Amino acid sequence: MPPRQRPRSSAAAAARMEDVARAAGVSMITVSRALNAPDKLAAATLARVRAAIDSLRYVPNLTAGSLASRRSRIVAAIVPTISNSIFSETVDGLAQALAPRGYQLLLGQTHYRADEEAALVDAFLGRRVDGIVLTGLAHARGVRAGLQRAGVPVVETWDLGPRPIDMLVGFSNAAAGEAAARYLAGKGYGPLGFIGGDDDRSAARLAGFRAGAKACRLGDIAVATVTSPSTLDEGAAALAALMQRADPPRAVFCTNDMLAAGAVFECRRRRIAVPAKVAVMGFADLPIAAGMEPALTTIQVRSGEMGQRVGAMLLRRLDGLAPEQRIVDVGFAVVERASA
Amino acid sequence: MPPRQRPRSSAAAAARMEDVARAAGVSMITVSRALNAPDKLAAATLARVRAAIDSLRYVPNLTAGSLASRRSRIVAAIVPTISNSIFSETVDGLAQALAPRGYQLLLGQTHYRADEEAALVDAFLGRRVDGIVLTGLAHARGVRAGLQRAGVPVVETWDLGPRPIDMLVGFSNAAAGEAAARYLAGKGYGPLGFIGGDDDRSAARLAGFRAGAKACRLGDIAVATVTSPSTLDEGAAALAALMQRADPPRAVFCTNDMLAAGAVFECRRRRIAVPAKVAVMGFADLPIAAGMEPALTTIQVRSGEMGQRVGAMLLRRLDGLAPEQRIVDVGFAVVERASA
DNA sequence: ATGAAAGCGCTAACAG
DNA sequence: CTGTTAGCGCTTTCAT
Repeated sequence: MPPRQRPRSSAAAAARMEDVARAAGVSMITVSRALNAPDKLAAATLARVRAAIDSLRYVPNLTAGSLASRRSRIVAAIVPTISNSIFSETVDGLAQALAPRGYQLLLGQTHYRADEEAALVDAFLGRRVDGIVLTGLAHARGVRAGLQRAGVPVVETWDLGPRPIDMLVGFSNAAAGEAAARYLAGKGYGPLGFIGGDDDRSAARLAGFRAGAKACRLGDIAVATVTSPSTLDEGAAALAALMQRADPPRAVFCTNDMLAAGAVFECRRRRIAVPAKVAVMGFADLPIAAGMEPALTTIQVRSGEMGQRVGAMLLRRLDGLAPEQRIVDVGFAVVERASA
Repeated sequence: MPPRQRPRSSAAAAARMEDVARAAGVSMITVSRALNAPDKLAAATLARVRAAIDSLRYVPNLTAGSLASRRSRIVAAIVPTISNSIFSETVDGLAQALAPRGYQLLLGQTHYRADEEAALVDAFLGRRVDGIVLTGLAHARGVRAGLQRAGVPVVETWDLGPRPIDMLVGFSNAAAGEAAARYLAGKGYGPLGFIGGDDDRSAARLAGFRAGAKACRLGDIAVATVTSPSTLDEGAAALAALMQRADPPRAVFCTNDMLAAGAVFECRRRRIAVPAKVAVMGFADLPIAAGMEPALTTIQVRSGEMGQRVGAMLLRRLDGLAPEQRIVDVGFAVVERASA
């Protein structure tokens, strides 16, 4: 069994740490320290090593480093889809928090499917990522146990619940739905309609919305379910469907501003005045909510900030510190504008 | 120097491949094959190994695998920001193309800064990613050489040029700008205005727009530059600035539909009829373009498809096949709607 | 402040 | 179809 030999004299194999060490007249560990803990070296040594690194164009192999140190400096984020800007802003916030500390982001999309989430979690655990960020609290069976067994720091986001896998940064979707119902009822609107997806967070908002309506003595909710919960088209189609009914709603709560904007645009096409004839309320407070005409009454959740707090929480943990709190409720706020 | 010993009898260290091999009564390489090339094993052996894997809850360490095999199964994507949905759709498309083959996506954001791009490229080269996707053709010095020296497959996107680092999937921003000018001139509009960022792709669109205007014998372009090229607010502010001028433009081309939508909304606030008084043209054909009122005339670029083609191209290369073509022009199209 | 040796956990290469 | 051996390139641990 001849040893696997690197192609001697062939196309100039990339320099390894050993090559740098030899060139600088030091041991490998000194090169390692020059890279990872430069202040532990004498200035002169450091300079010599750096010169060798430059002249050999040495690019340290972080994979080897990760294997030896058992730290990957990679955090995985799993979201339903980044095409929905509420999640892309969370990812952006997370990236912003992690980047200064040299952590990179591995991205996974579930497309709202629990089995895809489970597969991604397995893959990421295999890569020994230093932390995992999950969207929502509903996971396939085994995910929770696998994550806890691995002992990897986990942050769940975008919802609130009593028993997080590890850490949690979110807000109550049920309470947000209820607040929407109470707001619309308070404005004297009724009957009420709902346009949303069928993922667990939308379901929580709907449940809260129903509870709120009931508490305000408003009857049944007219529900229209959409497949992709963040598209103008589906919002428009759903509004059309609701208007078809014998008892069309006087006000509609949409679980995403995009759906709401689509509903408003559809109203305009049908010459239905908003909010005079039909009031429309959104969710998320995306830029379009404030920008469009009429401006959208909506529920504000600070997605970007949520990502940043997730990042900060993770960093604390990765520094070996205990979390200040395992559960953070970032809350939400009803933003009153023109559409409802 | 006593060998580094793993904590015997302590908290049940995670199973390694060796443990699985012993439990199944096979060698490590057989376990490896059960994972990576199951059809090279006898059915009975495979079953035995799988049973051992399950009972030990073995999670293969992909970092070790990457180091040994020199393939990470990770592709890095570097975009200006994923908060701009034109890029998040490209990333989404790329992820969709790569996921079925088990490749994961490492995400980097440059915030439109060449030095951040260079830092990300270095970091990703250090991780020995299997491929790198870049946005645009303007890179910091050294990036091109470093990438070529590393020999990693690279795909540049979102623009067209004669000398890509390696592969390229994009379209001509200059031609798109020129097409916009010709379209507006053809409609009889003039003088012309421009709202856009100051990154190189926006600059290319502006250069093309100017050339087109000149060819149509339209005079100078009124230019308003924005910092974040995909926000309603900045579009609104830029439109306001253009209207302040002694010679306000009769038609405005915006390098992003979000800017254009913001401009249109601002017009509505100012009771400026669109397109009767001012015509507005966008870029990208985001969902909002077709959905809003008036619907936005714009230049369509299929961002998601671009990502998918990038992914396909990369996969071919990673399979060791020669690319069908190194440069792919996905083109663009003027979409006429109501706003211009 | 610097170094020597021993792995980290896996796969490549070839043999049988 | 399965096994043996030798690394992949770095960091850890203790020593000086």
